[in-house]
Amino acid sequence: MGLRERKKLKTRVALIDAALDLFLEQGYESTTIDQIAAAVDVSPRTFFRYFGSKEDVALAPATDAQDVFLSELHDRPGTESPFTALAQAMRAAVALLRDGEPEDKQRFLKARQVVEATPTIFAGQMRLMLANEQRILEEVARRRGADDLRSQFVTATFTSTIRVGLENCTLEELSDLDGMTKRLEDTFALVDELMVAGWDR
Amino acid sequence: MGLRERKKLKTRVALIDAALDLFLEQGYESTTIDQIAAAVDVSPRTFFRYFGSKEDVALAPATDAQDVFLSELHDRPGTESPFTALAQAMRAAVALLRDGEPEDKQRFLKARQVVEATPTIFAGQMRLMLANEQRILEEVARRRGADDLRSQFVTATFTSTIRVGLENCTLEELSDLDGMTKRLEDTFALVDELMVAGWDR
DNA sequence: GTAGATTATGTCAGTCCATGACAGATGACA
DNA sequence: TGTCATCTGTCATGGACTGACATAATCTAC
Repeated sequence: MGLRERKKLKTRVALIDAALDLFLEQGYESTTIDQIAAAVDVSPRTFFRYFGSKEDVALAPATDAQDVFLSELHDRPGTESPFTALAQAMRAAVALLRDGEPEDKQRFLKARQVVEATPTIFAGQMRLMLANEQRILEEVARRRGADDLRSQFVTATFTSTIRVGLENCTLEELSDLDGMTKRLEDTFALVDELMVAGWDR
Repeated sequence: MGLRERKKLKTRVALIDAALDLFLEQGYESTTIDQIAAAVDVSPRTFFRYFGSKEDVALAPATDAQDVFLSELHDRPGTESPFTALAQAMRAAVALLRDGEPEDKQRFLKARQVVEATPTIFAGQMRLMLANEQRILEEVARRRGADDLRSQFVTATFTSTIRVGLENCTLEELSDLDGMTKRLEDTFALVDELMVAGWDR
């Protein structure tokens, strides 16, 4: 990896960190692009060369996490039922974050705080999840061998499950990964309890 | 109702209609507030006294529809199980639109076209649905006598069901209310098939 | 119906997000 | 080292949105 590429990655991370800190400190709305750029010593124009919008920088960690999830999903064995594969991929993605660089974990949790505290960003996260859902649907349809209403329902149920699990973390003010994992498991268990056997086949 | 109030209502509707027509004709992004305001012969500043943002005017019909739905939900008998009440309220809301003023129906369908054609607005609709979900959750919790994870899950499942149903309308290019109703019924039937008996109690 | 209180509207100035164009700086590579 | 590709800063611009204040319309009481 050349110097240029390393510098770019460094700038990107610096922008995210500076932005998240400012958002947490003084709120998302009252933080300007100029402030973020100044904190990293780049021009405001450069900010927009790294992120398409102010919202994007706040959602960058979530976006990266989704990519990890999708990658894990593709690695799941084909024998697993669709929802099992989704749940396992989720567990794997969380585990990767838990055992990874502390800074990455820190950044991810900070980003979650910002998302929770800012309705605009929260809506943006939904937009992300929906865009992702399209790609998840492909995988579910592949495993079920049918791109129909039922595949859509399985996919939507997974999205809902994650959403409900994360919302509960917010309610209980859980900001650590272990707490998040527990809530997710509770919700997965509820799905198991309320769905008929083989519902996702 | 006084003259002042009537005039305000008229301006509001005129702004929505003008905006939707412009959005459909030349796209949401390339339509400016100035154009919308000019079409109704008001100042751009006045536009923002009626709608908080450009997005809001596109989502106004959806917002109104949600209010109708919530009102119907509160009128459902307490004997119905939570999900049944939700589904029935949805049917009632659609019926009201079908049997109501043709202009209202027209406006609603136009707004749906705009929502479907514009990713930004689509995300905004998700934001709306989530805000609404909070109020739906209250009703579900009341009926179940418990504000717990399961109530959240029932609520989230309903939201997902509606979302999947509407997405299918888009895919099949159904833009009439009857087609929409059919898709929704299909999805409700699927829920009935995949959930264990009494799942929403 | 007229005076005075309320409320809606228009005008103006300003902030901020976002983008295109171009020039200068910096790393890549022969 | 020189040339090329790419990154960055500067400048100018457009469009969303907001606050402040003046004007005009409606409402209310007499």
